[in-house]
Amino acid sequence: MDAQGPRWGRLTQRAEFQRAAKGRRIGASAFTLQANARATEMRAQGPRIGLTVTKKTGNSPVRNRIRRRLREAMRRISPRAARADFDYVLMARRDALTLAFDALVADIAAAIGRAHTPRPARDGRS
RNA sequence: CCAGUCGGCCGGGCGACCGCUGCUUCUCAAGAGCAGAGGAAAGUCCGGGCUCCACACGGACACGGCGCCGGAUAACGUCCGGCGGGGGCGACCCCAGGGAAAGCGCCACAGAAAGGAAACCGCCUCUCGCCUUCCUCACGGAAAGCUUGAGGUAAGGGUGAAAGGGUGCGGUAAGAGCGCACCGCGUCGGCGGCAACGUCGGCGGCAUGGCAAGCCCCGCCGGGAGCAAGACCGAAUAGGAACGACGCGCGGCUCGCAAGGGUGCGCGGGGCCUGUCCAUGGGCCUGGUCGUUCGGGUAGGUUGCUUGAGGCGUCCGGCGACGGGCGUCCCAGAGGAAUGGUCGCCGCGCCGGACACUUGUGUCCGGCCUUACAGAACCCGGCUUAUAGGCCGACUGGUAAU
RNA sequence: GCGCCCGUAGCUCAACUGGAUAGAGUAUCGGUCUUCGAAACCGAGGGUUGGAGGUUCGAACCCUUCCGGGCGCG
Repeated sequence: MDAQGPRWGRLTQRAEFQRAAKGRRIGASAFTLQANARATEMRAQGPRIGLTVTKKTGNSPVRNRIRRRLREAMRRISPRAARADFDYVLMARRDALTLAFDALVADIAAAIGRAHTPRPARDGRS
């Protein structure tokens, strides 16, 4: 595949997750996507992604499996589809364990596309 | 074949493509090769290794844990083999199982009495009095009942979880270990056993109720913290130390006739640490301002980090836990945390349908799950808990056939 | 990685440190009162004491283990 292409950066710090949570929020059956632009000095370092799987979702094997499915799905989506100055956070729901993998990839790609509209879709082009 | 007991094991397999982490090869890059979750990785309930800190040796106290005996082990609260008690027809299973004649405490309600015995209803003897019947002419006497007082008794009734050995016979006014037999208990001795204990005999003659997962006593064990331990490298900012200058709570030394100066040399005092004490102690720190220099630590990085009380095979010793010899292998090392994603075939299971046939099983088709419990975080030994389904071995009780 | 605490009616709390029917308030239901409701009064139901096992004659209480929740330190 496009192994030479740009790669997703990763969010690791708690503050980065909290900043992303202040941005747009798109829900889907398997997850909730949060996206927000970074601070100016960190601009244009490529898009970054963070995963959140809470303990409410399930026990450790369940959480691991969800995290791995989401990470593999993100690998299928080119970072070129995202904005280089944005951070994205995927908060998993329990459906992320059972949803068909192709549908999961499509949902995430669609959610990333919707996250770039500046305001919640009041103008008709959802 | 049915029912059951015990022990051990597996807990999906093969393949394709695309990925992740580590190691090796390689001058680098790229590429290639190899490896990559568990029996519980879990809970964190115990025991260790390892690391740092503390401690002169030690003793006592306090606190915590453990508790039949012997063994295994680095150690254990684990395991093995016994003993004792309890359960089961049996294979077998369960037991925190030291001490209650060191002391304190508790034993509600009920009951007379709940712990150095006592005596409610009773039973028995004697006795004051009353009354009835009988004998007698009468005095008086006999028997039965009620009753006063004194005494004996614990068999029976009744309460309770538990009533100061149990059962039986004798004995007695009635009774009682009062006597005897057996059982139980205690004690002494013999024998067997390393021991727990067992067994036999003698003696005692009931003394020693239960609770120590109540306090406690006895014996044994335990210094504290934990890989975010610890080691190395090491920004910014703040703080620290050394040196120099200015300088001082007291004392000392020294210069000076004196005023005063020099010297941080000593001490008091204060603070902190070692659980407390014996205990005196021991260790460390201790004034301010300015200047110069230095090193420690924080963020971050590297390391600790996987070769270990290691796995497998085999032989020997041991009833066994286990130990020893030899051979062979290297078998996850992440770091907000890799071990994955999508498929194909097979296997297992579940659900539905059809057919065959004796309940039930077999065959075929379709669908679901591609499986239960569950994810390494320094490493081992255990314990406990969770676990769909399946396999193997030994044994017990039935049933049938031979 | 350590350490500590708590679980009792739907909810908030008791139960004298082992003693018998686990008790209050509130909520729920029924009745009285009222034209109706509220308040008040009367009555009723509601508990595997988080689960399991053990010690004891007897356990909410003691012990072991599991489950759930909360807190503190690094």
